[in-house]
Amino acid sequence: MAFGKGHHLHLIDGSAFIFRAYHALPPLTRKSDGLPVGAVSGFCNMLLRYIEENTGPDAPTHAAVIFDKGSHTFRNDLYDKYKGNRPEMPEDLRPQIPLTREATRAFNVACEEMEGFEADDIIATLARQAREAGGRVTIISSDKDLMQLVGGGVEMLDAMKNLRIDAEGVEAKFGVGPDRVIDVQALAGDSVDNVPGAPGIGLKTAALLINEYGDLETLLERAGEIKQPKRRQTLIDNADQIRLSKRLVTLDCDTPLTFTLDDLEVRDPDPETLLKFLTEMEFRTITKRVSERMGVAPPAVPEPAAPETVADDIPFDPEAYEVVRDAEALSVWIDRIMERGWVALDTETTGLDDMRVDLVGISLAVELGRACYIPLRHKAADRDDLFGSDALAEGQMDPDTCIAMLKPVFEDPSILKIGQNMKYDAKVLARQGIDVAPIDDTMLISYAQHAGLHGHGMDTLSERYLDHTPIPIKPLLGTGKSAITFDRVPIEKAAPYAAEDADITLRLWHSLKPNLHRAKVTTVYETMERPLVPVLSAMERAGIKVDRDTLSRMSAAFAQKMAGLEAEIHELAGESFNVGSPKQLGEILFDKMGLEGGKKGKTGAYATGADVLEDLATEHDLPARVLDWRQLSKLKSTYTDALQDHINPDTGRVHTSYMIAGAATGRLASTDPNLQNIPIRSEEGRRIRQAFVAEEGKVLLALDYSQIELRILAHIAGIDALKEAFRDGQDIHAATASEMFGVPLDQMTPDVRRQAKAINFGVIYGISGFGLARNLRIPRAEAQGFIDRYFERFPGIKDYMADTTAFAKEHGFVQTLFGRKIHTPEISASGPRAGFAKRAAINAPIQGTAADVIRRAMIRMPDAIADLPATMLLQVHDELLFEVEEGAVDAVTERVREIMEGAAMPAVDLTVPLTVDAGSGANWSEAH
DNA sequence: GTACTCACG
DNA sequence: GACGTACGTGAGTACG
Repeated sequence: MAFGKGHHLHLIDGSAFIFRAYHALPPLTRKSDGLPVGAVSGFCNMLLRYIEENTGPDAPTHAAVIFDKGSHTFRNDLYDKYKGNRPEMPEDLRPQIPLTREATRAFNVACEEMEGFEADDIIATLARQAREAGGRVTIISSDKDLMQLVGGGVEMLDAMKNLRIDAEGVEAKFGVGPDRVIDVQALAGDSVDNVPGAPGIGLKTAALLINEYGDLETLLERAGEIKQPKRRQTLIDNADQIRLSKRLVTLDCDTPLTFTLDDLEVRDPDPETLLKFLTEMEFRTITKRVSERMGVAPPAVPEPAAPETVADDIPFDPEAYEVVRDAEALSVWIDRIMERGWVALDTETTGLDDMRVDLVGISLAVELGRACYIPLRHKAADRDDLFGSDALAEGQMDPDTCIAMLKPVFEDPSILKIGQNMKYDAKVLARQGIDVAPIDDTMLISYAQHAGLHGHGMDTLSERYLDHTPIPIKPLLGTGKSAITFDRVPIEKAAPYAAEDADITLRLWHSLKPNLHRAKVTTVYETMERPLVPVLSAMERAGIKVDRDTLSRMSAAFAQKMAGLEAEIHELAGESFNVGSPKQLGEILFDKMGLEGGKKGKTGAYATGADVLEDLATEHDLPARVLDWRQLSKLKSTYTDALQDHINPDTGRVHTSYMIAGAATGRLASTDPNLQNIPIRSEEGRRIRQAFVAEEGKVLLALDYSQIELRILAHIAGIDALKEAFRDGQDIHAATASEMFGVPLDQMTPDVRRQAKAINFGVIYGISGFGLARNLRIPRAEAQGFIDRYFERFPGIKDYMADTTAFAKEHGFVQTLFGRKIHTPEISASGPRAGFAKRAAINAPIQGTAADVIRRAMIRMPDAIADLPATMLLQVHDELLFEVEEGAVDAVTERVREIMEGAAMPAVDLTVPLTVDAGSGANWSEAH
């Protein structure tokens, strides 16, 4: 039967439901995967309550939930600022929007939306159609914009206040009847939707005027008759704007609909469909309510064994930790993991070098406060032998059995493995043949939210977010020479420590993971932190071949040269002293020899840095010799000697470790050894790179971004001159010099170019006259002159600096183009610290965006080169180093370049091209 | 453990 | 008007 007399249509404003649900509820997440579902849950509750309350004689015959779709409507064409000041949708709400549509359908309620139309217009059209057909309409919403529709059988219902609004109710709110509501709205405007209206006229005055003159057109025609001069003038001056406002607030009753009223007939929900949806959402309470109502047995929603309380309600209790000593006990834990879908894990090892250590034990946690430790290779306590026995302690699980049992769990794609600094555990487990995935990492979850605020180690996070000091490891291992490895710690002492680490990790995950959405860094974490773990793990495990002979020959040569220099220096000084002691050197230079320019630092010692010695070197031989000696000393101790100690005896290669959460800007940091600071600037040091070699039949291939930070600056600050120079492939420093000093490119001198280069770099660092002057060794006033001229020629730079520091002051952080946040807590400090913080804030978005770009490239790289005989070995901030089979260099270069140059896309479309230079050779020196 | 120096981007 | 300043890192050495 077609919709008509006696029928009753309910129209529910879906968006209003969603926002109410979102703001009314605390941020709930789905237990199994952390998906935010608070708004969906509230939405379902509201829908359920609506259905429960609308039974009986007055029940609707037809009903629909109407949603907005698309952000651009005809109103934006009329007025581009319409709804222009509306804040962005919260990041944790966005993924819930499609789920509310699903929920509506699951309840078997018609769910309608149309691209490019606001829900209000669809509601208006349906209300008109229903009224014309002779039926009744109830609009479930409290949105005042819909009040113009009331009357003639149309009412509104504020579901929250359970308040029916008829024509009288509208008059109470607007001071006029429903037919004049749009006139009043046109005059009063609306700050929420950014409808301008008449300045200075609010709801009260608008109603007064409309009541006096009858309607808006009459009022505007007779505006000259208004007594109050200011009001009169406003109406005359803003007549066009008021008419525009009226068109904006008038709902469109003629939206072309793709469905009819008859499609909206009320249907009973299908218990199976509805309960399936609710179960999937893991809404226990609603599921129960619905099953009771429908007289169906409630389906089993995976019930977490842990009570649904927050982490800090559960005390830390070592008694609740279990030692797993056999397969039977472990299988109980595995069942728990499979049931729950996640596990926090931690590995205990004999040391800190994940490429060399032995696995001693594994701890697991599935519920807050409960954890276990599985000892595998603890050594027996020893009775006779002072040096300890090599026999294994009693009561441990057979390592092979344990690994065999855990492997399917740790590799199960449906089970989430949670760790603190998972790269370490993943590497240790990889050496046991386990490829851990998928993972979450509490260190990285913290880093994505709080870079720049504090460290992200377990102790820091536990103190900060759990208010708990973890059991320290020092008392177990001892210190100094008498320190023991973890396998020598008795199991009874090791277990509480180890199990607690897994427990803490799980608690941290509970506390921190849901906040990713709130901090709007979910995408940062998901696309630039978490996926980097397996990539870096593979690079670190690959390592790079370092030729020991080359290094030791260089060490010997350096030692010989240093001995010669040392003798010369002592001769010049007239006495023997420790050249490596800045304190002794300072006393020799400034006290004994009486040289000028001795400046004492805060500790009262003379400064003897390279800059000081360079100044002195123009007049004296001794400081010049010391500079030479220092360079050799540095190269020998830090590189040619130390690097040899890092060659892994098993692989013959050097395996650095990358800290993902070390640098606040998003850069990686390389440690043990640091392979990001291998010399290149000096000829002497550069030769150290000859020791980094490719395997037989392979070559090293280096690709680096050209001027990436300057390009990003040109994009962010919108410097057209720089952008053009980059697009034309010009020498950017020469182009800058030309622009600044008016020197044509063909007459450019190296010195002018050098100065421009220094300024370009200075700008990236938050330039100061003092810093530039020192760098260029020119008077400070001259340096300041350069900077002034630079700002004059590229005014966008100054704006960028001012905007960035203002943003940092307001928000306490700055952001990269990809959304990475870098906190700047010192930005409002006073004194010199404020200067530091300001320059760091200026630099961070640039350095951080560049770091994001190469991270994105690295994450895509394994898939991109999977079919090529190439391995990614190292990252040095703007460079990637590969080991490639000789014949494949060109193919790999082409593929890698494509990935690197396109790494910003599709998230960010830079207005400056990124270009990559490539080189290859038998060693790292040749590859450059 | 801290300060200084110096290697890199 | 004085003060102190380039941004981001890690490692080795001296010294208290």
